[in-house]
Amino acid sequence: MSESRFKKVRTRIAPSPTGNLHLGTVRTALYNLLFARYHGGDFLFRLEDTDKERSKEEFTNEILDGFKWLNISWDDPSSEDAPEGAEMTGLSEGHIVKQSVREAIHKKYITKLLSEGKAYKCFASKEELDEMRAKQQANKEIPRYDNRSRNLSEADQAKFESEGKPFVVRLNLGADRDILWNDLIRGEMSINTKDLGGDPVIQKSSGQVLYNFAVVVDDFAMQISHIFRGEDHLSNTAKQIAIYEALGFSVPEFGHLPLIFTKDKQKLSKRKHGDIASVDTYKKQGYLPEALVNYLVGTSYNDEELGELFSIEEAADEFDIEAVSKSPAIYDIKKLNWYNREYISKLDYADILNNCAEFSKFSLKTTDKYSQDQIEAMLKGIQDSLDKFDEVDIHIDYFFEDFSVVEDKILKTLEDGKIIVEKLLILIDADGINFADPVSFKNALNSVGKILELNGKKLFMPARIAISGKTSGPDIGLIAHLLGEEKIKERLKKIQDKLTNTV
RNA sequence: GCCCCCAUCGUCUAGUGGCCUAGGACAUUCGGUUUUCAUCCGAACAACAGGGAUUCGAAUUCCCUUGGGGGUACCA
Repeated sequence: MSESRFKKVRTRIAPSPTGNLHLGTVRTALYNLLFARYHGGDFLFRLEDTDKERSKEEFTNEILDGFKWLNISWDDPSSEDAPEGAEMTGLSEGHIVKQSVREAIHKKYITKLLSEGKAYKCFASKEELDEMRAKQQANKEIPRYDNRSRNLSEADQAKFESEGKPFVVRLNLGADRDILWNDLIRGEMSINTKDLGGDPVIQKSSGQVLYNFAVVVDDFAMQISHIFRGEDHLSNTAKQIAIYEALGFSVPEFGHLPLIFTKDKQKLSKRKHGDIASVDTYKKQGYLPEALVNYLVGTSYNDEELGELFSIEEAADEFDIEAVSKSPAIYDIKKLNWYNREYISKLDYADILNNCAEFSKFSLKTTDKYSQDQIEAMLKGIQDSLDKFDEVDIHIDYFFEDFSVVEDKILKTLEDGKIIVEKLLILIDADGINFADPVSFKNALNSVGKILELNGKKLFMPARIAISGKTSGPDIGLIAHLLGEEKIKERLKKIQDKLTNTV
């Protein structure tokens, strides 16, 4: 990396509490975190809550909860070697910088730019600007602010001010020029100021400063050295560099990450794609945070040493921001599910129990239907077939509830195996099966198979369906062992009755 | 419209001029294990968008075309 004007690597994530925690935000946070950790620097958190209309406390909480769940934490932003003018206020509990608390500081810099002539007041009304744009479009020109107030006469300015006419503050971009930066992910970048849509507003008529301005002032105060964000910020970066320069601040390094798309090749967004963009959805469905993190990082970052499965810590040891892909990643829930299954299969039993209990309606930890040893055998039996924990009950419901077979296909299998059910019942009545032994039922089934000259699927599938109602599950001996003699007998009889009545 | 970005299997990607008849993972299909299913294991399928240029040699460099995306606010 090039020699930095910053004493320490500092990155940040700066979400705004105007919606749920978005997968893209998490991925951006992750790359910033990884970069900071790799370079032994800090990773900070700032809440961009200046839009009072749209910011909501519930979103703040959801975002914070989400990061906590994902095990993503940030460092203390206070610093002893802050440059002059880098006032650091807006700190709240948990090392969070709240942008809204920093209004006075933002204003101070507006005043500074105004007094230095690097920014100016624009009194043009909304109607006036709409008219201007309409005219431009009619003339087939590119609609943009024409910098009409850049050189307002002192007399006019004084007049408007005395009238109390509302105004916005705009940054004077000066003569057209290329704004250049060396993007850490994309290489040399160049955007001309003439394509920025005219001198940008930095303070609204309400007195509120705008995003692009607040970001620069706050990133300076937080001494952010590297900014990694989505490529949808590309033109913001050009504006922000102009603001950095006007303010006389050192410009940080930038890197623009590819976006996450859905199959329709559109930016993954809550509006278009609903809940799949929200972290909370995954939490509620029983995904493991480690799996989600691994998937998200892996979408645009690969490393041969790391392989497919890695933790944040492992990735931080190797992380190379320049290896991040430039092209968008298409969101693939099947791959996420694979990651989740991998992580689930590696879990200790205590974690399996906790997660299953959280998502199951069968009170797994307190049930009196089964001992905890039996619950353990049951859950270990299905551990490898879970994609996510909210599926737990469809794998274990037959241990707790009776079922009725209605599907034609399954019914057919059962009819073909009617004789097996009968023989099994006879064996049970003759005390030929020891249910305390997990292999006894299986052995009995085998002996039935020998008598009937049946084996494989023809033998096992009807038996499996008759006692569990399902075509898949753990070892059939284990199922019978857990269910016990009474229940097995009851279910076999019920099936037998049903088959007798329908045939 | 204008500006900017991107372009290898269906998907995520490896690949920075010869090691590429392009490697891995997910998905899919087919086998094997499991006397069943799931799991697991093995295999197969499958891509350098198109056209020029540079070069002894191009997936890799350059240009054009095409396609896709992002931005273009007194939102963040």
